[in-house]
Formats: sequence, C-alpha cells, structure tokens
Amino acid sequence: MSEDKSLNFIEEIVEADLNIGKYQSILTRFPPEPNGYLHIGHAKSICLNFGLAKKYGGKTNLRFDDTNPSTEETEYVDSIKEDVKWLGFEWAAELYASNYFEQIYQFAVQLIEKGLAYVDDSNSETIALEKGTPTQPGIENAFRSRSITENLQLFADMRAGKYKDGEKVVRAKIDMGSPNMHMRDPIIYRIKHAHHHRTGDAWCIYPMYDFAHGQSDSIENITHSICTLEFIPHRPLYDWCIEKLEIFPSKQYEFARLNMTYTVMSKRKLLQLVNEQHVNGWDDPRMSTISAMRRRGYPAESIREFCDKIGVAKRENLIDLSLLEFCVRERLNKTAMRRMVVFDPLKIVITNYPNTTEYLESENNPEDLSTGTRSIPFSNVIFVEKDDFMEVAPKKYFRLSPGQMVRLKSAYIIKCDDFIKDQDGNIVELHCSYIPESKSGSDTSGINVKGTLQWVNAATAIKAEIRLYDRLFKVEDVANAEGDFKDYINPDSLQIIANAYAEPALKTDNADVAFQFIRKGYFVIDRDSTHDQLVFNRTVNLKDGWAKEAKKA
RNA sequence: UGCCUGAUAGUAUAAUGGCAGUACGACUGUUUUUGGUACAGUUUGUCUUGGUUCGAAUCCAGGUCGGGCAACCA
Repeated sequence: MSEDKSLNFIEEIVEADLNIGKYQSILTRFPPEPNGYLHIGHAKSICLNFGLAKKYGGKTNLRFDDTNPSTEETEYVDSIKEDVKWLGFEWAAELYASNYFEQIYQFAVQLIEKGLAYVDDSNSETIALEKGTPTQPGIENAFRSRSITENLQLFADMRAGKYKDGEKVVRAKIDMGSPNMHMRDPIIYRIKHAHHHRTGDAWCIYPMYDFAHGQSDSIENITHSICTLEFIPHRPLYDWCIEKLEIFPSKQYEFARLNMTYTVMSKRKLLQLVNEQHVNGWDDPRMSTISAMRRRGYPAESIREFCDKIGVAKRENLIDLSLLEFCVRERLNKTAMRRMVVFDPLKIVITNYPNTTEYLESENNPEDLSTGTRSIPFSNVIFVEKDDFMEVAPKKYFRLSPGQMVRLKSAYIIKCDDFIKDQDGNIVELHCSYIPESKSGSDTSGINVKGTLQWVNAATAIKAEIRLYDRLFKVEDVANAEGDFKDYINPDSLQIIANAYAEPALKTDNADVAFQFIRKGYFVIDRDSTHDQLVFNRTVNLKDGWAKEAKKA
C-alpha cells in the first residue's frame, strides 16, 4: 500500500501492539450517536477507524451510541448507514449500545455490590453544587454512605419505574476531591421516561455515555477505541470502569477533530441551520454533511483522499476548504464528461456560414480518450457567454472584441466583425465571420488564436437550471468568530441561473455521471431534476487564472 | 487560580539525538482547441529562555501562547 508514507501516531501504536503480540488482530469501531447527519468531521473518523482495520487486516464495527432516547431517531440511523456505505466502507457488525442495556445494568449492579456505586436522591442543582469547581474540591453528601442493600433495592425500584425523571441517579463512588471533574462521583444512570427508537418503553433508566461507551467497547472486544481530544479527561473514568468491572481492557486513544474554513461542524449548529431554514435540509449542497457533499457531486474517493491528506495528529487544526476542493477537482478532472453550457447568452450570427446544420465531433474527456466523442450540432446562430465579449478589451484579454479572433471549441475560428446594441446601450448580438479552413481537427488556416470559447447552437439548445453554490459563511474560522455564528452566513451562497443554454447531449446523459461544463466548473444533475426541467448543481468551480489576472489590474 | 493537552512554512503533516522533507496555497515559466489539466522552477518554517550533548525540532528545566474539563448530552 503506502509503504513509503510515514505512520501517524495511532498507526504507530497499532503496529507496536501487533509487533509485541498484544493482539493478533485489531478491532475498531465507529460509534455515532444517531441524533443528526454525519458531516465531513465524521468522515475523518470513519476513514481513520475503517482505514486502520483495512491496513492491518482487522475489522470495524458500526455501533450506534443510542443511550439518550430523547434526541435519537431511526431516520438518523438510516442516513448514517447510507453515508458510511457511500464512503466505501463495510462494517463487520451493526451494533447498538442499546443491545447491551441489560448487561450494562448488571455492570451497575456489580459496582453497587462492590460498594463502588450508590443511589443519590439529590436534584441536579445540588449535585452540580456539591461537585465543586475545577479549583475547589467537591464534597461528599449523606447518600454516598447508603448501604449496599439499600442501594440495590433503590436501583431496582428505579428500573421498575417507581420514580419520576430526575428523582434519583446512580453515581460511581470514586473521589469527590479529584482534580479531574469527571472522577468526582460521576452519574452513571439516570431516569428518563422516554420512548427509545429501538428498545421502546422497555427501559425508563438509561446509562450515561461514560457508563455505556467503554462498556460497549469492552463487550465487543474493541482493541483500539479512537475518539476526539475532548474525551481525554474521560479516559481515567473509562479505565476505572474497566478495571473495577474486570472486563476486556479496550484502550482509548484521542486525536484532534477536523475543523474546516468557512463552515461549521457541530451537530447543534447544523441542526440550527436546518431548523431555521438558512439551508434547505440536511443535504443542502452547501452543508458540511456527507449527504450534502454527495448531492453536490463530491466523489467519495475525493473525501477519502482528503482525509488521507489532512493526516491524524493531536494538534488543533483548521483545514482550508480549498484542500477539499483540490481533491474534488483532481478526481473529477480525470472522470468528468466535458459538455458545453452557456449561462448568460449572447447571440452570435455567423454571417458567412450557410443556412444549414453541421455535426461536429468533440472528445468527452481529453484526459481519458477511451471515453470517446460526442456529436454537437453547429449552425450560423449560436450563443456564447456574455462576458466573453468586450467592446473595449483590456490587454491580455483573449476573447471576443471588435476585430479579434477566437476558436469555438471543437468548431471553427471566428472573427468579430460587428456588434449590435439596444437603445439602452447593451450588447445584444454579434456579427462574426468564420474561417472555413479552420475546422477543428483539419485546420489548414495556419491561424493561431489565444482564446477558445465554449458555445451552444441556438436552434438545438436545451434549457437548464443551474445552481451555483458558494461558501456558506463569510469568515474563515466560523466557530471562533465573535458573537452568533449565524451573523456570518453568506447571503450569496446560492445563485440560481434559471435558464442556461446547454448542448443537447445533456438531455440524454445518465443522471449519475459527473460533468465538466467547459470553462465553467464541475456539475452534477440534482435530484430535483424532472424530465422537462434539468437541474444542475455546481460541484466546484474550475481554477480561474483570468479572474486572478483581471483582479490585479 | 486547579487538572489535562498541545505548539515545525499561509494551511496541514513528516523527520523517533545526525543534511528540516512532503502536500495544498502563492509566485515564475513551458505546453495546451478549457485562462482548466500536465510539466518545470521559485518562495516561506522548528513558540521562547536556559541546560545536557561532538551534535537538539527531538532529551531536561523554566516561561509564553492555544485548546479542553465544573450537562441527569455524546
């Protein structure tokens, strides 16, 4: 595979464990909570967990961390499975923390029996108060010294539904004076009379994250439990539970989560964008979700390549969105079918061309000639892009202006002879003459032109709606920007071109292929498309050297 | 002010006591029937102070700066 590439710190740990024979093979897991859609940050974790197993001949479980029934839904379970599959990964087993509720309950009973857990009747405010602060130790309350028998009975009563939400909790008895807040008798079970998307109403008590995650890892014999940096303070608790319960010693390792410029990555914020309709749903192509990127046309390969490029480390990071876009372009350049589309049409009459239609051949992809060619109609009335003409051209402008020549892609060289304006002074039509011996593929004219334009034959053009997406936010580091993140939403993140003119081949092209509209960018057919109305999403634009040049002037 | 954690080019990431390298970006140029692609080249870096050492990005000590931790969320 990638023998010459250096290992990240987790790969080093895995190799070391394998080399000393600590494990025969590794088992990782991807453990999402089904309370939202997966985003590009999850993709990093997916690629890491599944990638590790793939590289070292191990396996990966997909485990839903469904211990909080009030936020979780089957809709999210389904979307998560679809996204992981689409990214190209196969899980060894589809599992749920809720599968283990009985076993986890028994774990808590064991802790109580060992005198290591107790039922606390305090309300949440009191518990928070007694926990102290990071600089002040907490205090032990009277419930802490309840007898094992009483604790056992109370816990059974909790399960039996004798108490209302919040009336009692079970806490691990660890150390109220610990410098680590998570070790100050953490709550491990709470009462929640809520319907669970899988276990229904079988339970009214649910384990907390810290008493479900490590336990689930251990039950599954996960060797390397990989999570993000914010769980570092949880690790002593993770290890404490495993030690006291005397169960399989899974080990937790932490890496830095992905942050990306011009976007948000937290489920809370993404949910807010959806609920307040700043975007049109979880898969709005401007979102950072996997489903949005899929809809927008980002290939799964590009996302995997991106995750590989950004690496895995413990340092906080903010990755340029442009790196993801680079990965998308790199892939699409090799695979996308070239087509010609004009967004903002300017009519050209080719005055010396006969009143007939000619069919011209054009390659589908110059990077991959095996994709063949297609036939494009050409006649004496065509459309080009309005900004491919300037009445007074600046220097280094290689497009149309009075007297200037350009090549029409896969067709002829034309010369601009005249232009027509309406009464408001807008250019409405160009009169050009073509060079008959300059036909593409058999050019004997000897003329060299600097510019080549895409064009569409007026009589056979089909209309299409084009959706152009820009970054959703106006600032690079949205999460750390002052104030409400919604204040930084880019009002121009979606531009719709209702009536673009496209070459007729697009009408019969398959719906699932990627296109490059020549000189415009990469596009895919959106699912909103109908038989009569084609709708395209711009996946990503092309690099635009001229825009840079023009900006300098 | 407690505990935990981190700091290498604009952004990421490698070098595991022995020539600071790679990718993206930026900038030049060549090629080009996409101002795309490809190719060639240029540019910019070890947070700081001291110590150990023949030799320190790496080890040690202090400082500075960043991130996390006080949910019956995960």
